[in-house]
Amino acid sequence: MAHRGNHTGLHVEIRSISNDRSVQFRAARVEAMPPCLYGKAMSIATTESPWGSTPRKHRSKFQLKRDAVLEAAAALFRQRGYEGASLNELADILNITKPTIYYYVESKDRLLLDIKIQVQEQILTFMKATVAGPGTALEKLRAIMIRYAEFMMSDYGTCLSLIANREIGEKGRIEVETRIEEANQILYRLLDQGKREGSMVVPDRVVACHGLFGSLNWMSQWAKPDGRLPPDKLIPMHVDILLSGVAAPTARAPDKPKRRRS
Amino acid sequence: MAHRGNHTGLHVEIRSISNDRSVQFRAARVEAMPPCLYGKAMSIATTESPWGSTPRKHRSKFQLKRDAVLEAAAALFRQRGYEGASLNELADILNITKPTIYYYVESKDRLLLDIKIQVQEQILTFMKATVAGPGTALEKLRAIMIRYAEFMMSDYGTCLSLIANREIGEKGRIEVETRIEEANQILYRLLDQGKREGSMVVPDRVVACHGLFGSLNWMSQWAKPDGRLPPDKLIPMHVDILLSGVAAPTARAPDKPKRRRS
DNA sequence: CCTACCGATCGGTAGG
DNA sequence: CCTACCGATCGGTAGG
Repeated sequence: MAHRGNHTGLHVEIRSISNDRSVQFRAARVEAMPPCLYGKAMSIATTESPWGSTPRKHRSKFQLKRDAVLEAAAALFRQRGYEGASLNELADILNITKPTIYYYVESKDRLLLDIKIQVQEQILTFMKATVAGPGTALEKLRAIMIRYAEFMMSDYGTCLSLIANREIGEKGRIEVETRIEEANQILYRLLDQGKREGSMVVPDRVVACHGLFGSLNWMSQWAKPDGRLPPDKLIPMHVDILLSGVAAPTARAPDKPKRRRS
Repeated sequence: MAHRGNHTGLHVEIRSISNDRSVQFRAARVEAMPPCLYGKAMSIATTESPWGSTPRKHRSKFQLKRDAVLEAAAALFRQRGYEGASLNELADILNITKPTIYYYVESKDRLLLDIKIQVQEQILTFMKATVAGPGTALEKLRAIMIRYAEFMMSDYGTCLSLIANREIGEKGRIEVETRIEEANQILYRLLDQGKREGSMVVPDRVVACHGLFGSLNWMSQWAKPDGRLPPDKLIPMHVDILLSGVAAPTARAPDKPKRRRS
């Protein structure tokens, strides 16, 4: 059984789809006017096609629309919560009807799951790249936390902490929790390394990991992108408070090990 | 408009009602056999009664049962989430029917709200007493965080962070957020005092406050009372990691102000 | 034989 | 404190 506490997030790049999601689907509706031809092309595209470039273009159109569904869903989940968000409202936002959503996603549960997995994959990629790169363990941890916090202020990232994994189905929960466990292992190794290097003081890596990233998971509850502090000031400040604490150095220096070389 | 992020929790003392909540209501059911009389007595009890000691006994019985409803509801909310918990299931747990719940609470929203407010009041009381007592600001903050974390591992405390305040009604949300704001002001003053004393380093009191207590709010997502570390070991460890950070002292000492006397 | 949908409605269940 | 229900709306799916 994987850990329940998660500290896995994923940044979502600003999509080129435009903020007015309805445009996407209004266009689609017009294109669908000649159903047979349009339909034919799509069919070829979604299966392996021996023909030239046109099918690929159509396939990407499906992907673009699917992405628009995920994006709008993430924003709605953030606003209303998972249970509070209805597929009818999501459909309204997208200027389509509810059954159309089911053309792009298999269920509401899966919709959330797809969002979560996408974010998790992105953060995992960043974590692996960062760990493999240069710097002390502390510097790497800081970079990961900052990136993680950035995710947590996006609609996609919010979905990670918005809904307990228990609320997704059994199969999907495992998919999510496997990635959480993978991320945790990376972070545990990083904390161990920091301890060996002397760049960190870690009494317990599990508690430290959950303590630090738990605070980042909670960020979406209070940090607004348009708040008093802009995200690029708020995030490093928040991360550094977590890394350094608020206790004055003198208050704890005596009983702290300076460094231990391996 | 009050802050959305909250760091307000409340400890719930172990109630004497016993863990087998059904006992409470099985007894009640027998008493209810003559519905009119029982109902009448209850009715008298809940309003101001000019009579002797009997009504008081009834009143306390009503309160005990009401408390049992809140307690079972808190546990169920923790297990299923607010939306995921149905009042029928709650009734089954208590060996009563759904309408009976409405005898003790006015609505599902209000049920959650009553739990939240009760916890908030308890933590606020503790915070005020601690602030008024002896010790440095850092010591006081630590005591508050530990007590707060204890709450966060209880069923009642979990309800504070389980559901966004948006999901309660407008009127109730204000009741909750007013207390959050009150708690925040106490914490801000404590952080300011720590800064003046030199016992703390606080670049921004709002970020520090949310950062520290956000991590405690998240605790209920991963810390289990029966986990690897018992709560009395886990909680101080977690709090100290937040207060002192994980960065080795040498890594940040240079640019840190030692103390500033007022 | 496919796609991209639509209008209408399914069985269940929520809070009250 | 129960039986018997209500208005509404949920996620999901039918045929065309």
